[in-house]
Amino acid sequence: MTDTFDAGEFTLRKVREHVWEIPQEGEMRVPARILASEALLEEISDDKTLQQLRNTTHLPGIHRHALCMPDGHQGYGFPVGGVAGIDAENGCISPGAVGYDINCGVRMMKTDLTYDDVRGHEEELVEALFEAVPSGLGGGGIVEGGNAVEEALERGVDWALEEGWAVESDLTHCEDEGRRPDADPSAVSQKAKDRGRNQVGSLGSGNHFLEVQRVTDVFDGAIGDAYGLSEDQIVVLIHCGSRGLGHQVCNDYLREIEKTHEGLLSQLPDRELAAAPAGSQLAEEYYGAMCACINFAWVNRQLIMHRTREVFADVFDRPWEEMGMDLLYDVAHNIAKKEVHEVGVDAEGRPVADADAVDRVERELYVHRKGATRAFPAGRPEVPEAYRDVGQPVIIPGSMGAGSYVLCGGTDSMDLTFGSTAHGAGRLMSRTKAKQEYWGGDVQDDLRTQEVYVKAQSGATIAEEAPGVYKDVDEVVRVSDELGIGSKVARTFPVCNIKG
DNA sequence: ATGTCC
Repeated sequence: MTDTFDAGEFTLRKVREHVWEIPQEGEMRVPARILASEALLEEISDDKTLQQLRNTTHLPGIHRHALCMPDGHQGYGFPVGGVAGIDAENGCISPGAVGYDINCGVRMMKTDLTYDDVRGHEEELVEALFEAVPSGLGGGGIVEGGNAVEEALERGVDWALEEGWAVESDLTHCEDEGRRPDADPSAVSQKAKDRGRNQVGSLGSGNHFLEVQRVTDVFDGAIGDAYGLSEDQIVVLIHCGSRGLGHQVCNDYLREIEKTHEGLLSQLPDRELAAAPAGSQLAEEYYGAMCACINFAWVNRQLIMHRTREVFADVFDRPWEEMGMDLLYDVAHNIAKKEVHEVGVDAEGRPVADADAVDRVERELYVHRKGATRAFPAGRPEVPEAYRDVGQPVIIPGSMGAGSYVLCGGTDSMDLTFGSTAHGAGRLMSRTKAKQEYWGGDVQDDLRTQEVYVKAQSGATIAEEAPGVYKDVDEVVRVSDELGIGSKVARTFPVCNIKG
């Protein structure tokens, strides 16, 4: 009768198309849900993703259900692609459910150029971008010295604007206008600040990149117009985070929380889920430090974007102000944020699964999104004014061989996913496996036959990021679109890509 | 992801 999916240790119950549930049992406080097609489930069930998702339901104060997005895979304690809405008054906050790379995210900058304008300049452009934008492991940033780190942590893109690295419209087209007011730089250790010292304005390594792309398809003309996207247009995608600084902050607080909140930790099935109880000093400090890292990462992407404008001005021999180089949007996909959501509660007002709720109330939650993107629909006050009538842009990077998507926050995201959707294609194989399967130079040559120009600090990075190591981004986006959590607006394909 | 192990 009931549709099920056999995922080894787990038998998933089909709630409806693309919605699968691990029923609540034992110490689980709520059920867990995976949003995926059967094809994507086959890939998810190979690793520890489902165990980690179930473990998440043990966190005190978790509301409704723990969620895994269609691109989910195993992470540190909590799946990449995981979403958990946890009570901000009676629950907890968990650094492992935010991720090591705090405010890892993506921004897209538009241009007025078309693909024809760029044809023949790809080699020059990729070389110039590679030269101008610091990348790779370790040091070297666009801005070094002074108190750039402290300013970035405290004031975010406001500081970049003051320093001439931004224009006003960059702020109005960034989440929170590029500044988290809850940031507390004093909660960031000296060691973390020192690691960030020479990384302000740097891409980093791994899956981080800067890509010049062309828009190949616009699926929704009206929203495409609202976003200013059209076919053959050149856009720039920047994917990076808070570098060693955010990594250090995550590590610092995991260790502190493990020491201080041993009692809570002993109730959890995995040490990697270590969490600070809401209202505790460490919860406040971690939240303040994390918000400061969010500001740092926004400044990081802002500086890289502004430097890209200067490179385009140089290569195309025109002032960048005349090339329509405006920020479309910047999305954070590793973050925990206080947001108000409608949730079900029992007779005592405690969090419960929807099926057991006797009332629905608005609560302030720490919405943990790790490898998941906020996807708020039209009307939410957090959506910038420019997009409030249509819904926020959601940027989903795919791979160098498949391209990327722009979606629009879907009307069903508030009901289904605490206003969230996927963040990328999701890895299919480990970095180690990728280096056995591919050689960087060959991948580069293959991509060149598709008119994609790639340049990296290390050939190993190209191998690790070969198109074949990623899931089918079309399938991930199809599921998001059909669920109504993030709807297809446009698709892009790479022209030039630089990476660490 | 990450001064790819303090």
